[in-house]
Amino acid sequence: MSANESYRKIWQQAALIPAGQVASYGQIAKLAGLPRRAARMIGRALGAAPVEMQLPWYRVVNAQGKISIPKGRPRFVQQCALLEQEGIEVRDGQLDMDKYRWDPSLDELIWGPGMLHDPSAEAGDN
DNA sequence: CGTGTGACTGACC
DNA sequence: AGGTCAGCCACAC
Repeated sequence: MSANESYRKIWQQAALIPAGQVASYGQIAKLAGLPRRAARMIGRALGAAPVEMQLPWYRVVNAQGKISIPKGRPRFVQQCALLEQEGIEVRDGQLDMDKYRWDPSLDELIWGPGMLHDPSAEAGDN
């Protein structure tokens, strides 16, 4: 599998993360059908994503619920802001994974198989 | 073509 | 709660 192909799958999965929720790099790797070891590649893929794609890259944090971008970089501040904008409590670059972790299977349980759920519809009020 | 470097993870201490 | 370590792999030099 080419790296380019992997990127495409990664972007595809990352785009599915509902507003107000987050996923870990490993989680995206798994959803994209990639080995767990590919976790590191996720960050690279997200960074390489075209801006016009409007990918919710900021909804991806590491397995500990921490923002993996080093503090001090503009991206770090931006990620915090965007997450809080969706009602996620970010404290010192860290959030509660138990609370905000996206669970695709639970998602399906609630909305039903094949049911499309538009997160943006409820992202505004809080 | 060899080496170093991360937007990582799980395991251990 | 923190710190370390090995495994991984695309990419830049």
